[in-house]
Amino acid sequence: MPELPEVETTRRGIEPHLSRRRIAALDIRQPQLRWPIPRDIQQAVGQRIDAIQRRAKYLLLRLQQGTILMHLGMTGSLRILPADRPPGKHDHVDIHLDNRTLLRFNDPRRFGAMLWWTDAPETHPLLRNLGPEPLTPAFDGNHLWGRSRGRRNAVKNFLMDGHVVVGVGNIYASEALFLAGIHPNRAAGRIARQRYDKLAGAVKQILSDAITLGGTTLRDFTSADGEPGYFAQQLLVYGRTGQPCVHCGNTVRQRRIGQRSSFYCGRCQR
DNA sequence: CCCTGAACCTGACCGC
DNA sequence: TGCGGTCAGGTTCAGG
Repeated sequence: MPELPEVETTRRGIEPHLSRRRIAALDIRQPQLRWPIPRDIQQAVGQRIDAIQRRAKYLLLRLQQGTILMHLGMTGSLRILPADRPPGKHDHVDIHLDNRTLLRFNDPRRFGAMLWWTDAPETHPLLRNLGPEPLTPAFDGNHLWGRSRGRRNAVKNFLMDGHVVVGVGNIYASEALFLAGIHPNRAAGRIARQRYDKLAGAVKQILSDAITLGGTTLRDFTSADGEPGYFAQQLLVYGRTGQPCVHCGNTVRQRRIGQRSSFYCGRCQR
């Protein structure tokens, strides 16, 4: 479900409900996620939530002492609900707040994660070696160009590598490459500096536009209050196999690159 | 260091 | 109706 815009939409949705509240209880019905939820996460109970942050596709609940680190995987979602709402299928965790509400974590495929970390969040092994945030000045064409020298990997895989830049998933990678006119299968190391300027700009534009529209709802994504995202209507190539390219009318193609479906126009993208 | 493919898990859908 | 195969928004890990 979630790429960066969906995670950011979720963060913005839950923030006003969590900020400055205390955690009253943690109800863990299914601890077997991507990694088991650690027992010592119970240290969170009784603590006040000072901030809700995002790093890459991770959500960070910053408590007085310690951080709950969450990832939504492919199918995870978070909802704010009344405390007495009975849990349904795949509702694995409830974080009860001190005002008779709860934050509910649902994840059918259980690729998501909920972890506990007491040191500075940026020192966590999962966060330590991540690339820059795409919507900051640290990410630009020069960064992509420099990191790509000598790499024979397809540029789409390169762009989705979290050590290069975070937050660009399968949908937005296809979309950004289309906007930049770059073929997804082109070797990353064989793309000129100028074209990387364009690609970095396309990534920034596509992600910020998607955030503005509340993310992309393909099947089941909803924000924390249950609203779908409206960016799906803006998708130019993703999921449009066989339909005409919006620029040139050529047929949109689909092929597997690095285990993932990729969508592109063979005429506009070189 | 770079790259590839397997693995984790459930559910929807399609053809027979 | 059932069964097998394919696909799905992510990311780590092992191995070459």
